[in-house]
Amino acid sequence: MVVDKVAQRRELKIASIVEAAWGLARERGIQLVSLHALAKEVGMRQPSLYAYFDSKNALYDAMFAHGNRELVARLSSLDLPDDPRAALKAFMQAFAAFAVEDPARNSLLFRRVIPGFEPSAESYAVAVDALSRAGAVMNAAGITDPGDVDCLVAMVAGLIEAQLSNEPGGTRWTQHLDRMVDLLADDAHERTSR
Amino acid sequence: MVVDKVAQRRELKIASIVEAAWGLARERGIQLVSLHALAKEVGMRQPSLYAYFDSKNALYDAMFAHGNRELVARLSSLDLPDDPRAALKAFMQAFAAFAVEDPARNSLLFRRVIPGFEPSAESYAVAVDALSRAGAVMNAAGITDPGDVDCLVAMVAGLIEAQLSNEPGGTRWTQHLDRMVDLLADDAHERTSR
DNA sequence: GACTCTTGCCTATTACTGATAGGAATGTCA
DNA sequence: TGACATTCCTATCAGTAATAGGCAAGAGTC
Repeated sequence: MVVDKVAQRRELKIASIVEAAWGLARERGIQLVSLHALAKEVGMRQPSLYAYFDSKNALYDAMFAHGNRELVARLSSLDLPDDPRAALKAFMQAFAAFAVEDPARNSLLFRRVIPGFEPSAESYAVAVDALSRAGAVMNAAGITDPGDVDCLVAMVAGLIEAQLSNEPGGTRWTQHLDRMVDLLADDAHERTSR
Repeated sequence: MVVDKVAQRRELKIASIVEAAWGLARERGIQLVSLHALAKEVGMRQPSLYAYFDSKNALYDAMFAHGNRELVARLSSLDLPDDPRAALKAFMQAFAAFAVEDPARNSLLFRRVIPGFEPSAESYAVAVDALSRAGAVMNAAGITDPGDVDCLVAMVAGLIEAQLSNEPGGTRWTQHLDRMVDLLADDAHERTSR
């Protein structure tokens, strides 16, 4: 493993480029990240970036994976309450807060705004990891029917979308989240106990 | 009004260009509509389009208004049942069907995928017209609290998003829509009657 | 220490994007 | 017929992602 010294330096370089790319994305929007601006940011010329990424979509893929690793880390570090319903609420609040706090990241991870971009299998696996955690918390709270899961996911996604497109300081979306969890969990409980 | 003959011909030309632009958008996605391809489609060179639209965003604005007029027409032509709850369900079903049947149109009208594009005041007014109809139907069904309205809108938007990003033939999203209307309307009724 | 040889970055160039400048032709109206 | 506005053109520019090919610095081997 002596050869890895050069490989490791390369990995660090790639990480710093992805970091700079996220900085640009936060400044000007994820769609407006240009390789020229990114190269300037990291002290290179635009074509030199192709030594690290085969295409612009490959850069987006690295950013996608990076963002999803952040999400997994955030969800893993949660200290959820014992009550399953309360845990689900806290989990969804954390998820929504993660999405709302960085619109550029939200666009790349959860909306499909880059025309040709499809995450690679490896990057997609990281995203699936995050989503499976959400599934576990929902199941624990009694939301097991696939239709119910879909509904709750749609509800949360819709609220996040609304929060991001509305003027700041709008409706109390954190309360809405809790209400939606209650509505669906109550309904699911009622249906299964009958 | 004799001078209008030329103006009317111009309006027809603009309409045909917008029509062709929507055709391209359906083929390759709303973000990938290029003025060069559009000009070729209508038998012009790319710079000639600037005789009709000041910028590409002006073209998007005309497309936005056109799409919203389609939406208003669709919603106006609905023959809703008398029962307010059933009417709300039918209305939401029609709205969702409109959104799902044309992903490109959905992207321009309801998602924000064109970086610099903000609809003009006139075009926005058409969109507000459509949304106000939705508000009226919701109010009639007993969903009057602004928070409830926001929640229902978020639910429907989330389901549309899920339907569009999922593999075709997935979950029964039309049933989900009815269930969400019931859930929220029942809850609203329960709260106001107590 | 001199030899390859890979890696990292460069300049130059291509095709395509939206946008502007300016000219030629067409048709309208006084 | 003459003035004018409309319509479309060619030519051009700056910015985008992407490719080709070259140059130099560092690593490993003899």
